[in-house]
Amino acid sequence: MAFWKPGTVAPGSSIDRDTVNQESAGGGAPAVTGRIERIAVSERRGRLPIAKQRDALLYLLERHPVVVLQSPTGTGKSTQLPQFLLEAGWAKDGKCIAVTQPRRVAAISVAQRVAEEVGCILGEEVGYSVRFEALCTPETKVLYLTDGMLFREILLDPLLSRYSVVMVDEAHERSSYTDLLLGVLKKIRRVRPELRIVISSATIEAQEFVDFFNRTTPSSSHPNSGLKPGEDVHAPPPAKKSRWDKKEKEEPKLDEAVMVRLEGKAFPVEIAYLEEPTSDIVMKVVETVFDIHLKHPVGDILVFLTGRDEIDRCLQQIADYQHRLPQGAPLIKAFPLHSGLSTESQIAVFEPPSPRTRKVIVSTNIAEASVTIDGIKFVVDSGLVKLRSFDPVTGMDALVTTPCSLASLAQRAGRAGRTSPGKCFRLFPATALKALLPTTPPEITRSDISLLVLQLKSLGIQNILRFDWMTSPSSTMLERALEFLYCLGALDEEGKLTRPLGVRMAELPIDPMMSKILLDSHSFGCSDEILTVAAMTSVQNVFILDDGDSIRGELERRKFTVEEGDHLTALNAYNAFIKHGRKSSKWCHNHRLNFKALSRALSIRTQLSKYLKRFDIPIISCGSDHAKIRRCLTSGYFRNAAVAQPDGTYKSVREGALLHVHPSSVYFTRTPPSSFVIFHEVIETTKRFMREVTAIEQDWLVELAGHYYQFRETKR
DNA sequence: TAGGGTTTT
Repeated sequence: MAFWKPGTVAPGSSIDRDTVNQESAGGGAPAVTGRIERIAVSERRGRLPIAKQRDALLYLLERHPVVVLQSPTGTGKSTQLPQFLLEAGWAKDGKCIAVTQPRRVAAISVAQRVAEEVGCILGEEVGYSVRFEALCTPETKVLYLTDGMLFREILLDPLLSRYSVVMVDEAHERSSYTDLLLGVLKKIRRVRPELRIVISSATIEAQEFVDFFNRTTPSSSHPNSGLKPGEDVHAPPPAKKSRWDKKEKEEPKLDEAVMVRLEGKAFPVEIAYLEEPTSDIVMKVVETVFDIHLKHPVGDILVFLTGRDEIDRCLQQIADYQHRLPQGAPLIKAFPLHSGLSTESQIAVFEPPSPRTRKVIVSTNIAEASVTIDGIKFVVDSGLVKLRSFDPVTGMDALVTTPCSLASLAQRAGRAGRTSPGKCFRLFPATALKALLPTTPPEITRSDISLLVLQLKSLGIQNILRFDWMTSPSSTMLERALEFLYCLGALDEEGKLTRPLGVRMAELPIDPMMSKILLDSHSFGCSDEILTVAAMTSVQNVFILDDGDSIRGELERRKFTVEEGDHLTALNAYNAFIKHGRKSSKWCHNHRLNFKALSRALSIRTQLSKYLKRFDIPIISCGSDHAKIRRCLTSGYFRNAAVAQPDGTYKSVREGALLHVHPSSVYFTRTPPSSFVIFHEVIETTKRFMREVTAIEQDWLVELAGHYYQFRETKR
């Protein structure tokens, strides 16, 4: 989520949840700072909590291969520790210190900040590397990168031999790539004992990382092992014993990984709870917001709700309620914040309010970690979040409103204490806490892991079931991924990568179904078009839905509509963008298209076309013969096939599951030209919705995917 | 018939 262009800092936001001062973090490539600024930098660095522990940290890293930093926000760990390491000589002899971040924006802006403190030009001694954007040289000594980017580098250099230290920052977020990285780093350690690993994690989760590096045998899920016995009021479900647990006893080498606690700089946040649960969360939010507004004179309010619909209703009710305020009372200016907004609407959140006006930001989970807004004094927390989960049996995703974990609640409350003492109003009774999980289940246990499995295979890790996962995906999840990759032709009967298909699929940064389609697309005579379709299906929110004018948006979208379905409609929109709007965000705005998303699709398409060239796959256009594209899509999306029912609903071909067309599909308002369709994915919210739907012929399914349905039959 | 939490290669 980029709210600002790289090279600038968003107004009122901060980079690292650490100390950032606006003047010095501001735009452009930093020049070499003068002597006076250098002194100021060194004083500011010296005041950070981590400065006191500099020598202790360096000593521990000499002695221990793995150091876990348990650190609340505001310690300066992301900016300072890499500098300590640099000063202590860990980047001598051409070696480099890598620091991973789960998000692009963080990798870029922290690198900027550190380059400035070090007094170098960004991209030289200190640099960054994220997809489509890198500013570094082979001589770079401190490199900030996304965790996905470092994982990709392992595919090229399996021992990460150019790095002396790898610091995994924000590890508690447990992104899938962070988890993969941890497993592989532990493996690399055995071959490269001199490699140093630093894991930085928020408070609750830190012990889990120590345990992970100190255990000698892989073990299955320990989702909640971060609690000390005395704190364990929320008993976790018993960890499942995996088959290898029974064979071998754990023998922890206790000095492998050590933990260091760092003091934060956060201000205290007082927490308040409701006495009774509420049945109308939006109304309770509005009441609480106005209660704060009338009782407390200053300070902005951050509200956490679950989704766009709730946020819009909340804003509407705040506007209604505002009319009832006593005359002369200060006003409220409320802003929505979620990922579907246009860039302009997102930036509005950072602007200071007019005098005598209080800012209220009504946000999804995006404000929990991805976006930091300064000046928040009050947090109003619904205690709920929408979490995605993947069902390996049906192959479908669900997006379900769930109570937050305790870690999540703590993180949200902390948003009120960044600049002064704050207060957090949790809109549920305190008694509900004991039913909550300590931490959110890692992403890797809730997602389709086919691509990750493919990439691990490509690293030469043959036995995926015995990989040392920090938290193992369920065996159903693993088995399904293996079975599906076999059906796609990426794995052979022994589970080895096929050549060249499987090897190439592991390299491509797109969904395995789509990568199979792309790699075969020349034989269908439409690789040019499939490149675009693949790029378009890997970006979200191409059609803008915000600003309340949904009818206009709908009318604009219909201008691109193609009868054959959503994939070809996306192709159409992309081609129009290239023709008219590539350099004009105005053209996009007029047609309710997301300029940023389409520009990203362009970058992805360019990247994918480079892969095709390297694989010697010719880029051929099918012209106006769109049936070729639909046939080609069928060859990879065969698992996702459905057939229309007389009542307008669909049944999946594979299991006969009831499916609905998502309202964003062109087939929501018109009937497809044939009764069979393929779709990109199913998301279950209020119903099971098919997204990105394209009409196909039944014969194609038999011709191009007969093997899959036969395979499924014989297994039963 | 009426809807999408967030992130990444």
